[in-house]
Amino acid sequence: MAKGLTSRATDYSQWYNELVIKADLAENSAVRGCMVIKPYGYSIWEKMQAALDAMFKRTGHSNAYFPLFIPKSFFTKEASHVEGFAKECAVVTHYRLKNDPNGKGIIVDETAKLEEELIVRPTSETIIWNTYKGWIQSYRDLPILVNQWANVVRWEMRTRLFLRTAEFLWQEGHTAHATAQEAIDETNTMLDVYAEFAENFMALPVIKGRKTENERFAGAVDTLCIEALMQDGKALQCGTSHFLGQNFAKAFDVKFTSKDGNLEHVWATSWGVSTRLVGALIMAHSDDNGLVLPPKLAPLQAVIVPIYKTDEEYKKVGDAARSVKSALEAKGISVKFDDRETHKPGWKFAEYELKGVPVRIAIGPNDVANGTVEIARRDTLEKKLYPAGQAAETVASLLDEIQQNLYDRALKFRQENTHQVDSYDEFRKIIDGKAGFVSAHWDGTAETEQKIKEETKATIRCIPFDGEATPGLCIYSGKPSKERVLFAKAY
RNA sequence: CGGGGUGUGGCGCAGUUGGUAGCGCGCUUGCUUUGGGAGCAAGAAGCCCCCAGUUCGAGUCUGGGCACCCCGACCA
Repeated sequence: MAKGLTSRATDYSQWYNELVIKADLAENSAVRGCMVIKPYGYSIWEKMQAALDAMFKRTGHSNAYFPLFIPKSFFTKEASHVEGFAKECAVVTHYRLKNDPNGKGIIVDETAKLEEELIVRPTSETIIWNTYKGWIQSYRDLPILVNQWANVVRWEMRTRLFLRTAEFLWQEGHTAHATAQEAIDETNTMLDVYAEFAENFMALPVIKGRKTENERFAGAVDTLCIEALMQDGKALQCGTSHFLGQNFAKAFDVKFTSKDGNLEHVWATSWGVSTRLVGALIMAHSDDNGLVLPPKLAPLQAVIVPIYKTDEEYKKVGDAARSVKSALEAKGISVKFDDRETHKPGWKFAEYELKGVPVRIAIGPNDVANGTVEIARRDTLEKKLYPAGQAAETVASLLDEIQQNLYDRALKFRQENTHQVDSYDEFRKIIDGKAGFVSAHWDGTAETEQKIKEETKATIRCIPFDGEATPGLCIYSGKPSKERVLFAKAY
């Protein structure tokens, strides 16, 4: 176990909190609820951004940028949207400071009060639809397929690094379409993009599904999501894609003239993922030794640690290390030769394990003599000797293997922790125990969902797309149900 | 916003009946080390969260603030 890291079994939540700090991903800032994302953590986010951004572009989207501030009045235009966000908005009321006449530092200049307060965006639907009104007149102006990489602020009661911070980074796609079907297709396409990203890059199996009315995004007609299971048996929503219908077009009066000359409201979608994904990545794969990162998102895929006593040994070991390094780089592997003399090999081993570097290569005098290198993989902690000449191919295939293994491991875990139940007793037994996903029949009412939440803390994560559509009886009310839904305790 | 907890070198903590602050890690320097978080030696580093009060004297007692953390409610 890594030095001073609480084990997952002892206290999962504490393990997570400590790991984020110890692995140097982020730290709490001087501002309540807001984190500083440190370089190592930010480079994971950059990897995520790069992969997602390429996928957005491939599906026809372009990036743009809208203001951080939104006039307060914009929020009143879509009723359920206001209701959803009103309680967690930061509000700007003044635009100037002045010296305190009593000499006690600096105070807000009351004469510089804004005519209309500005809301720090909790999400950008309103400012964007206000803008789109000017962009759209004809069906020829559609579709608009825009994404924005931005920060948003939601004044959360309680925060946790990456999982829930008052300010967070995300991307939000906002599209406008001529027909409902086209918008619905877009909603589905982007959900698929998210699922593909989670599975291929994060090595995180996800369940695609639809939110119930209770859990739906404020202002959406339909909310689709991907849900993943963390190692403690709790679910984490990893991305959402909303079909907004004509709600925002109506609220902001965005109409277009169709091919046949009719004036119609535009159809909309919005979709987003946030820095919360970094939290998901940590919780899904990491262990009591520290982070375990999937090779496709690891800032550093391999590290070479030299071992030597004398200068003469260092020269030979260093030459061998540099030649392995260039062989790896030739294969497009990101690799660092850590020749710092300020830390010993054992220290480096532990450090890179804590930071989740997928592959570690150790080269010492024995290796130089035998023409070998020692290659260790982070996911299984297995170490083996390989001929130095094969280092590059070995690492390349090992990275693929690790990526796959992490996915397989997470999938196996999810399968073992997904239970189908037909009674409320069984349901409670699982939810109160190791938790996980529970597939059960539900009568489709918000009241039942609410009651179950109050009694067990479990919520309906989604109505899965690939669930069995066989009818049954609601585990709570005994009323008829047309399909099973997925329950879990959630983050 | 309710309940609980904590504020002491950079970090983690100890500090007894009130007497002027200590331990571990880290840091600096030197020597020995280097295949799983090295050893020894010598150093540097403190507004004991803030403000009042009690007292000859407060890290310690009293009152009032503030901040952060954890558990709920709220939420991506």
